Amino acid sequence: MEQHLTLAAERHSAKPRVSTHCETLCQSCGLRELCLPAGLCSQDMEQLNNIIDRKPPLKHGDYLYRAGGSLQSLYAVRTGFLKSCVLHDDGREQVAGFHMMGELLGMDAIGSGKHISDAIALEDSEICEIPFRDFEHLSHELPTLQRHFHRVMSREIARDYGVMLLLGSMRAEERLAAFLLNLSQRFAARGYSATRFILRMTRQEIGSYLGLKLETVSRAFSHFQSEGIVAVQNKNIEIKEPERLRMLLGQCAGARQ
Amino acid sequence: MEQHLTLAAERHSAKPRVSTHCETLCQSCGLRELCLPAGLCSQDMEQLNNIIDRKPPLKHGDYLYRAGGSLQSLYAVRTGFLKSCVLHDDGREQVAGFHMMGELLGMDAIGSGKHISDAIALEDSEICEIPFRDFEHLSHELPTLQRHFHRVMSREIARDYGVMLLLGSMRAEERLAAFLLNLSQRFAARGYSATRFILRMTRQEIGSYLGLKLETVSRAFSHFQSEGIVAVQNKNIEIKEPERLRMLLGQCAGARQ
DNA sequence: CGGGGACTTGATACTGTTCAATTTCCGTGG
DNA sequence: CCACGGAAATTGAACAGTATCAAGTCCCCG
Repeated sequence: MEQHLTLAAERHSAKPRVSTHCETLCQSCGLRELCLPAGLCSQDMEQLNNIIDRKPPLKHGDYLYRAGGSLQSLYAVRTGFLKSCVLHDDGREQVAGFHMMGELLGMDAIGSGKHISDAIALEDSEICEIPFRDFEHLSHELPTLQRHFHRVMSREIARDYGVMLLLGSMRAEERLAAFLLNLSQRFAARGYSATRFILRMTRQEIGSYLGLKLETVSRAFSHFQSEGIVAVQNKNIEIKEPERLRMLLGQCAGARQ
Repeated sequence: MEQHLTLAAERHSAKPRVSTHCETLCQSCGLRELCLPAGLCSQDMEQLNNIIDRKPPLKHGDYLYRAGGSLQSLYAVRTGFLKSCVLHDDGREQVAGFHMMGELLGMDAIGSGKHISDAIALEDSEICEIPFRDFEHLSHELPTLQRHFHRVMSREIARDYGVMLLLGSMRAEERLAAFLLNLSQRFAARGYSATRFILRMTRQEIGSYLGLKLETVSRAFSHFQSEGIVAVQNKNIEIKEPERLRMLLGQCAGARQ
């Protein structure tokens, strides 16, 4: 396997790379149908593969990019987990999203040429770096890639609208329910359990994302647990009654607007 | 002028249109440097102009599109003012954005093929409709347009991050200050006064956008007025001390996170 | 001129924050 | 391997900021 990968890299790459860290081709990547290559034929996928740079893994706490840094590349998460944060002048930070395998980061910078958010690894993470200029050229040659890229950006906009709905009109426990269900879906889409998973982020980071204080998040977890809806043991989550989580969203006895 | 426009339309349009409503070419549109045509040479702009459909104006309250409706076109605001809203199952609505001249709507639908938000006119508005399939083909032929389109989508993502910051970590008066400053900038960028403008939306809609109740918005306005920061007379706003509004954002005595 | 929606303002209630004290977890070094 | 120390998480009590409810005014449209 490793041999095959090395051969392929040497065959196709303009600048043959030394494969010090685990290297995977788009063609053989388990995430290809979730990630950028979705829908590409094998030749096109090979072309995309050739512009991608697979960097040594990020360690927990490492920055993938920083707010203010200029746009060099887009980044696809191959393994691991990251957060992106927007910073306020006065130091307050807002987590704008959590990112898992198959998701694309860095699109915030295309507009101005500079990132407006930090991207930070929440655990050791492997990243596929996609130099933006190369990507622009390639996507111009591959309409399928182009179209898919538009869909990915649009989905990010749609996701953001969902977060606004959450932040603007849900109460604390609804927010946490929505958050857990969202994670659950995304894990399921990647072939992991929809009901048991590990939170890679702290209560503080969850709180920042949900517009709540960490204590409030903790209390909401405790309440869900006491109701038997989820089993929480620190970062280990088991959703015991997904239906009741969904109900918390749907009905919302105390609707606010 | 009108004569020139009609001639141009007949020369270039595959299906010559009857010009019942005010028609403007991208080439002669005052918004061309803010809107999609930004950066295009005149021939390219003409090509873009030719795929654009200028519909009869929307009336106050009309829907431009509805959540669930399938993606047909993107829409550029030529005159007027619109809001987009995300709806919750239980009827709660969250205003996700306000849109003024030169801004592009409908990008939420590219990902799934269906709109996830409603777009509703807050006053009579003229819209340039850009059939999405035609636009995809044209942008493939015009790399400048392509690149600009990416920038526009990215800016929408960046804007959304800003809204998350607002909803997730600002208190009521900060939110209103941020909102007023944002409107002020956008009016200024369009050649209008940065300090005097008319709010096209109700207190309720402002509140929904800011994650507040209309009463809270009203109280915040009253407070700003009593401080002499802004003069409010119903929908008429005059920002008297922009610096103090900016300070409300920057320092934030009662910083929350 | 009349009517209804939009807005303002006040009093009260409640959700979530703040502050503080423990407890638990986890990585580090002995 | 275990003990230690610091960060993360839980829990409680008091407080603050908004929401809610309610009354009344203003403004605009017909």
